[in-house]
Amino acid sequence: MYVSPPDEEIESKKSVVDYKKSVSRRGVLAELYQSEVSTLAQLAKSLHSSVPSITNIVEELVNEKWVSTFGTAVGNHGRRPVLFGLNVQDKYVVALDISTHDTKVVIMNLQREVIFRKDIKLGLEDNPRFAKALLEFTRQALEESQVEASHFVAIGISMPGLIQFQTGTNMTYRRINQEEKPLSTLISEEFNLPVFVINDTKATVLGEHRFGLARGKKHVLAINIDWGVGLGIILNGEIFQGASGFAGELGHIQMDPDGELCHCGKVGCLDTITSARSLIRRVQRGLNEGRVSKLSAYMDHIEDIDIEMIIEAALEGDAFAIDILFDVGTVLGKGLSMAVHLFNPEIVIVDGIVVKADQFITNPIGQAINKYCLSDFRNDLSIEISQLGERAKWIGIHIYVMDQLLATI
Amino acid sequence: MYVSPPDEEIESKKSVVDYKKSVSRRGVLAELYQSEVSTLAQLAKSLHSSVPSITNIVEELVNEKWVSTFGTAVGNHGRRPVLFGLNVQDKYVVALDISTHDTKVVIMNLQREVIFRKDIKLGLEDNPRFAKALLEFTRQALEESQVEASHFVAIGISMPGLIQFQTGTNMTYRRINQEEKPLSTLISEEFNLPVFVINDTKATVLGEHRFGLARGKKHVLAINIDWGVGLGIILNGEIFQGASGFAGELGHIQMDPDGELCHCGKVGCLDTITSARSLIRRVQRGLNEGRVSKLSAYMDHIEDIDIEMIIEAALEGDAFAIDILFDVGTVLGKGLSMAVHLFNPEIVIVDGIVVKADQFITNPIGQAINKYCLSDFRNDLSIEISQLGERAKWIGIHIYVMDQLLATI
DNA sequence: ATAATTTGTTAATATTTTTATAAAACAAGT
DNA sequence: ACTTGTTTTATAAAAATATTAACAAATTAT
Repeated sequence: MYVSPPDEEIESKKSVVDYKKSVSRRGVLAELYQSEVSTLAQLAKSLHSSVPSITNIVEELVNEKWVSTFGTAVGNHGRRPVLFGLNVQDKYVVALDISTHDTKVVIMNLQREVIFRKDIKLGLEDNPRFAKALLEFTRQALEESQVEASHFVAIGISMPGLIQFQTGTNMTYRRINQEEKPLSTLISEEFNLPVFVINDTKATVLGEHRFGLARGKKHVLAINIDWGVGLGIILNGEIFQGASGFAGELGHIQMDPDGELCHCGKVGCLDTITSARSLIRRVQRGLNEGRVSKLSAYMDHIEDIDIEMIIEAALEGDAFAIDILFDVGTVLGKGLSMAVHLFNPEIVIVDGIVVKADQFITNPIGQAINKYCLSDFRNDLSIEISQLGERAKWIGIHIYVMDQLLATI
Repeated sequence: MYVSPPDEEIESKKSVVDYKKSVSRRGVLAELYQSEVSTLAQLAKSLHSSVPSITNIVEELVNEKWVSTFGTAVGNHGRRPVLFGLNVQDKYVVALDISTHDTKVVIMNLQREVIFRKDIKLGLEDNPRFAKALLEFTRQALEESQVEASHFVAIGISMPGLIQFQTGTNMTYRRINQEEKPLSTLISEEFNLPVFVINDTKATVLGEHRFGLARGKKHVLAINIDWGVGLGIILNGEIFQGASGFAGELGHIQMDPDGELCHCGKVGCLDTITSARSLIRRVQRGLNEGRVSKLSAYMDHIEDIDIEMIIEAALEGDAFAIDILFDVGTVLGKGLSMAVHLFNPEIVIVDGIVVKADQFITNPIGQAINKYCLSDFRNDLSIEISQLGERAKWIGIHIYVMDQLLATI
């Protein structure tokens, strides 16, 4: 099993020179990961060092096969600088994108390009069988990918739930852990690779911030509307986890004191109104009550109605579906405006299945924000729909994995 | 008028050596401000430098009169180290603590000890006269203090409202600015001192974090219950401002869709239920409706009832007052649990006038948090009543001023 | 009193930055 | 088309700075 080094002890024993060098090395690697390629001069500037020092460090990293040259830049004016970037040869990250209705195994190279993908019919369930099944499916997928086992550098897992970021254990789905071993340990031991677990919405906001619409912004919220509602938070340019890793739990704040009982045991949670599951339930109820709608066509197999059908109906102009989406958007917008008042972000990104509904969901959200937010908060705020889509999450997993990995070098 | 240097330009022109030196100097000063006194060895360790380097820097700062020696430490084992600290001689910070019902001029030395204090009957009002009056009162107070004008190093102002932290302008009280000059510029020009403005609740949480109950904690919320409700936020050990400085605006999230109209124009804001003003209004209404209470004694001059009387009645066991406080605490706790879900803090500190009500306000808050928060959030969370009291805010102003000031050295 | 421990300072060593210079690329004018 | 001047990068040598190691001074424990 892979054991991460007890860096605290090591750090404190290091000499001052070693410490500074280690900081510089990490800085170079982080910069190269973010900017794809860079010149010695650029690196020197952003790391506040001289060019000869950076030349030294980069040379060392080239010798250690972490960095390699990527030709020369063109166009400028003077002599063309040599470009350096992370050595992407034979290094792959495995992302396990777990949701409550399916799981995707995605293999990416160091440039975050997807080189293999397999969707498996395995939804997250709170029982020990899940971990076994996941392990088996993952093994199969990796074999199928034909990538040599030694070329994998780490496994990143994203899933819904409250994930304690220090240990990587999911507190919402406690029973997926086997024999007192958290899921991450189990997988780490099986594949002999470092494993990092991150909440799905946090992964999404990471992707959007570093390589999506929120690039360069300091304070970002990403709301993920899927089988549940989650909020990913970037503050001061970094992912915000909170004390235990639970920050951004928007789904279980009370929106309706007289609302439904939530699976969490509380009443009227945002989740009970806006999650895909309750959306479907509301449509079913409406149809049973005789609402006129295109969706009435599914009356004889009403339990098969899914979120895509509802969105499709709305896009085709179905009033009932549009109403339902409007209601959901309004409540979401109200919840979001609480977060806007507390975080004062520059940009809010809407993500998840419902983005397919486009304006039918963004309009009511925008309207609700106008209604419930003070104008000072709205003035500097833009609300955008994700352009990266599901890739945002995978890229986010990749970023999280690499951030952790490069921090140990 | 004092003009702050355009540091961005300077920084970029600086050589690498100068930049690094400047970082070290600021590090030493910040460390000395926080820890009162420190040894060369301690400074070297926390700044990741060698002792001779730190000796150099400290020597320089001593020559420039920023730092001075504070005798030697005692007790340890070997040779006694020389203690260094900020040179506190003849350096005073003026804090203007502005609230909606009065204003306090507080003069502190660099060790944050109050050496002069004057309360003036000037409540924050949204009109240009306020700035004039504040200026006049401040001038009087500073004269009265007998401190030599040249010994003031900066003025810090705390007040309620949405304060744009980049410019120091208060967006909630826009009319206090004179002739297109923000209040801070006005005061800066009058006294020829740098002026820094911070929201009152943010000042409070700064004080609590660096020198109060939240010392050493990473993620802290401080809720200030006064003439309005505000939330001060420390994240990753630093004050969190948000994109424009408005973060933590808890008072204007909607708690009751059928509630009262708020002065902000929206309906059912937390403020309309929990602020001292509405608390008093509810007591008056109750008395008029004939509720039995010790407060009935004030029936003939009902408009003079203030928050202290209500709290006193509760402490004496008056059921009506206790009920009112319980209701308020419950709503506050509910609002607070939203913030807890979003920020996942380690500690929540309760501050403001109502802390005098002690358990009559903390009990319902705690109960509401139990009711509305998921257990995972509550487990690592402690809720405490401020011990610094009003001093937290002044200390917070001092910290804010010194942080800004030392950053320019 | 002696050993052990920690600090402060000096000198030697190591590292980094700066300066200087050569090399490479481009633009423009003859 | 070719030379000249400008701009930028890369590297080597010189200068500056920081770290380490060594040792003396100061203090406490035994």
